[in-house]
This record gives sequence, C-alpha cells and structure tokens, in this order.
Amino acid sequence: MKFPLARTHRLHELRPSHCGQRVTLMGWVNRVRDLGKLVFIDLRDRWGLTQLAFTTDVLVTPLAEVLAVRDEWVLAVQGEVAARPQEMLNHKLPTGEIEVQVTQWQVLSTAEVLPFPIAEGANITASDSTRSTYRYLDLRRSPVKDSILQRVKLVRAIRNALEAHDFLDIETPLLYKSTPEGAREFIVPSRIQPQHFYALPQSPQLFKQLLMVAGFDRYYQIVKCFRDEDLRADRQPEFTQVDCELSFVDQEQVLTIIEQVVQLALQEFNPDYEPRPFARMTYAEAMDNYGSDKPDMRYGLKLQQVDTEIFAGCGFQVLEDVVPADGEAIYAIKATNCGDKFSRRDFEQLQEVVRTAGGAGLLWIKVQQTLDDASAWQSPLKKYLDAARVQNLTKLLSLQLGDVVFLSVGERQRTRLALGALRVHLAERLQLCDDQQQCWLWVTDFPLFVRDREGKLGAAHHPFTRPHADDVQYFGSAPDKIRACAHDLVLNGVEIGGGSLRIHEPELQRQVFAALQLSAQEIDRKFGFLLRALRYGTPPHGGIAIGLDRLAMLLSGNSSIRDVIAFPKTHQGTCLMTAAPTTLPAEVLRDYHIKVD
RNA sequence: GGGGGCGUAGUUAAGUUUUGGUUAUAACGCCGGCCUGUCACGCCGGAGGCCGCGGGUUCGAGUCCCGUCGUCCCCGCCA
Repeated sequence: MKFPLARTHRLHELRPSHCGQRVTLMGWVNRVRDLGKLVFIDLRDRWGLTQLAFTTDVLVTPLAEVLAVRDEWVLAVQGEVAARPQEMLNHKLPTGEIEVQVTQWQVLSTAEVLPFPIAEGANITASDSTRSTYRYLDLRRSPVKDSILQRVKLVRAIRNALEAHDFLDIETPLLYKSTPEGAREFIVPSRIQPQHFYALPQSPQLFKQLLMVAGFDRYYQIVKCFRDEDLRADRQPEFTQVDCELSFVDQEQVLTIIEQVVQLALQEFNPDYEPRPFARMTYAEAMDNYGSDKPDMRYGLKLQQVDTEIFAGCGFQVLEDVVPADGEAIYAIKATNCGDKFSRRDFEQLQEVVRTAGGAGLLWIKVQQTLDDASAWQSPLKKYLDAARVQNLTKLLSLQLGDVVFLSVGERQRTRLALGALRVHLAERLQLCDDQQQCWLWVTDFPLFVRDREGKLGAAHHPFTRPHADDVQYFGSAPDKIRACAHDLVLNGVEIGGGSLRIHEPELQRQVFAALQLSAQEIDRKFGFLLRALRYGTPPHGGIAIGLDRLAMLLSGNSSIRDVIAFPKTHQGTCLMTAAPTTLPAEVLRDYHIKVD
C-alpha cells in the first residue's frame, strides 16, 4: 500500500480539535499492544507520541500484517483522527485524548531485535559500554535525547545573547601550530610537508587575540578544542568552548558584559530563571574561606583558621608543633547540628577523603552533652582540651550542642585544599545542595604564576594573561606575589569558564616569557608571530572561554559531560561505536612519512 | 604513570567470601498461541549461556591463584 510520503503532523500535536481530519504520520514504533482483533501502536518522533489504532473495521490491509511489526520499525500511516472514549483517555500523554484510526500504512524500515529497550517508560538501562556501542539507539531514549535537546536550546540561547551584544562569529583554524606549553596536544602529520606536524588547538587563544589586533572587536566562536590528557567524568579529549574576546575594555567591563550575556542566555534557556548579580570573590578569599578556587556557594561549611595559641602547650603533639612562621596553620570546619550523622567509622572515611586530597590528617570533635566540659565530647582530642581551651574553641567557632568540628593541620595551602575537598564531601553527605539553586560566582585576582614541584615558575592561566598593574614591580623580586587580571566563572562549585585581560604590549609580553625562563630563541620560534602582531597597534583586550559541555551538563541535571555530547569518547579516549582510533596500513603511514615499530 | 569498582542469556542483575560439587537463577526483551479498548496491556507455552579472554591449582572452577583485555570512578596530569 503506497501513498505520498508527506507528514501532515508531528507526533505531539494532534488534539480533539483535529478529530475527523485525515492525517499522514511517520515515526518509530515505540510499543505494540496486540489485543487480538485490535492492535495499538504508539508511534514516536522527536516531538512526542501518538497512539495508532488498527482494526479490521477501517483498515484496508489484512490485520495479520500489522502483527508482524516490531519495536523501532519506521512506519508511515494514514488515517483519521478520532476522539477516544471518555474512559479511555490517557492523561499522561499530551495527545492522550485522541488516536489515529489507521486506514493504510507502510513500512519504511524494519529493525532488528534491540540491544536494550528504547520505549518511553522503559526502566532498564544498559551499561555504559553497551549504550556507547549503540549510541544512535541510546540517543532515541528519552532522558538522553532530552539532554541533547537541552544542549541545543542552550547553544541557541547563548548564540542569540552574543549576537544581541554585537559579538561576531569568526572561525579560526583547527590545523594549528604546536605550542607545547600547556596541555599535551593532538598532533596531525602533514603529507605535503614531510616530517612537519600541525597540532589541534587546546583553545583558539592566540587567534582570538590576533582578531583583536585585526580590529574585530567582540568576537565569539562556539568551537571544538582538543587536549590529549587523561579523561574524567567532566573531561573529554575534544570539547566545546564558547570563546569570547573584547577590545577596549578593562576587567570590570569584561565581567559586566559577559555577565549580561550569560544572564540573557539563561533567561532564554529557562524563562523561570530570575537574574541576580553574580557573586564576586578574590582568589585569596576563596582559598581562605572555602579551600577552593571554585567554591560552591550553595552551602556554608566555611573554613576557619584557628589561632595556634589555643593549643599551645596542650600536650597533643600534632597541634602543638604547628609553626606559623614556616607557613603552617590550623584550619577548622564546623558542621552544625549533625553529630548524630557521624559514627567513628564515618570519621575514618572522612580522614581518607582529607588524605586523598593531600591533607596530613583529620581531627574531629563531636560536641555533645555539655558545652563546658570536653570530657563528655567525642574526640581524639578530648583529654587535651582543658576548660580554657574549650571556652576559646566554643567562642571562636560559636559552638552549639550537636555540632561537629573538623580540624586539619599542616602547610597552609595544602591544608586549605584538603579541607576544601572535605567541605564538598560533607555537603554531599549531609545533602546541603539544592539541585534547583544556581549560585554563580566570579573569582578574580588569581596569581599570575604557580610553581611546579621543582619550584619552577609556570603560568597559572596562560602566558598571555595580563599582570595586575600594581604588581608589575615584583617581576624581578617576588614573582609569586604578582596577581593576574584573570577571572573564573563558577557555577555551583564547577569551573564553567576562565579568562583574563591579555597583554597588549610586546615588551610586557617579553617580560612574562622571560620570567617563565623561555630563551630569546624559544620566544621567537614559538611566539614570534604574536610579538610581531602586538607591535602593529593592539587595543587593550580581554575575554573568556566558557566550557559549553560542563554548563550544559549542569543545566540539564547530568553528572557526566558524556550525557550532553552526542557522540562522546570512552574513559580511554576510544569510540566504541566506530572503534576509533585505529592503526593505519603501512602504505598510508609511508605517505605521511611516519615509521612505526 | 598509580589506585579502586565492575565484567554471568539480547539487556539488567542474583549466584563468587563464611562454603569449589547434580541440570547456573530471575526480571525485562525475544519466539509461538489466545484475546476489540490497551497505553509498562493481560493470560498460556517455548527458546536462549565459551559465566570477558588465556593460563594455573584441583577428581572437579562462574566460584580459588596468576596474567591479560574491556569499561567506569579517582589521584597524577588538564599552560
């Protein structure tokens, strides 16, 4: 039975008002319900479901042929929209008040038995590897499909917001030059230039700066970036950034304009979103109060430094031995009224959390029975806490009965980071995070440099980041003190974006390269093109790159960025569907001048 | 580079220790039959297994040991 293949409606839109209309529908078989002389098929497309009814009363073909139809076949049907009897309405379905009584139909495509159920409402999910192998089927499933659709909506909203603010979408090359300063790169051999290699960009950083030199004030690009590093739940070898750059701006303007763009995009993405100014915090404040450069502001559990005087002479070695002059400190986190939620074994687990995060160890105090007498408390410290110390601690931390105090001791930065990790762990454990809440935060004034384990200076962000004008004086004497005009955008404890003002003076840029101990030849070979460009009239400029995958992940309520990428890689960087990467035949490698053992 | 979890019908899991032992269990799916108001339809019947792979211990291994592969999570790494 053949009829013209032109859909009259999508599968979410038929209503009682369409009753009596002759319609042509197409889609996948979501489910077949065979009642003998009556067969129902739910037909599905990306918009929704519509129930088809097949009966001998109106069907012009044998009903037996319908019984051969299986899940996920692709059908085209013609029929009449009919109201369902009052007691047969399905209120779970937007189209649940009607059905289509099929007169003729055709099979557009059959499907083999599926590796996992796809139908709406199917509650068994296959393993990640099975789903990845059949990603195109997984994408038909509602939660997965919805996440991708949310991402599509987000991208559209971001693009609209950027366009509304006069940003220009300009593409930059993917075949780029190797600049092995930061992450490891993906390398692309050149066939035409023997033994020469392109690299795939870790970000379009230098090209967007060159676009500013070129005069394209307000550039953006929603662009793939590549890093050949090990993967995580929130890290893929190729990922997408919303890359932005503006000219003739100071840092305040960058933050203001980007914040406006993000707010505008969020409002289009979710009309219920109520814009509130993003919080601001310096890196120093973030580290000191939260032990993190990307604090989750949805809950408290702030870090508090404890004066070493309180424990002087207490008899407990670990606390007595702290030497502030050597950069050591005691930090505490108070968890309010949750003593009953922690057993001795729980504390041991938490100790492990702190150690994994690089902390030296963890001490705890369960404040119970009385506020005045530590002998009633539960703590490895209790016999070292005399009345005066109890009083000091109670006052410092405003202790109440039922509170739990966590203490960690050691080198300042390590200890803060370890307690920062504990803070995140505690919040999850005590369920302090409201999934509906969005806490946006700008973190500013990062250090310009960080030292690696050998003490060698490296760029904290990247070497094109502008140093704070007040701190340039420290270049020769104390480079660790130099703050950068850098900013990170944080949402609920996740780094969503990072950016900075850039250096637009060749001499200052040279100074930074020199501080990073690049020789004059290296500077010239790697970044000569940049220094040359900066000499030809470069406006002050700055920008940001926003991690689209992570943002889409958070806004769609997922916990892995794989959920918002149509075809993600596995944890090992492979593709189970296509089996990439592969080896290559010797003759191909020869063309590319590559020898393999 | 290091640590950990998992791997059993098409799929998801139970069984793996304390205890190695007859025919490896269930649900969903699949196949066949019945049913004109279902919508996770129902009822009856059936098929389906290299227990990831290789080696070892043992009379005997899904179960114990060694190795290996795959996948997930974490640390390192991610200027």
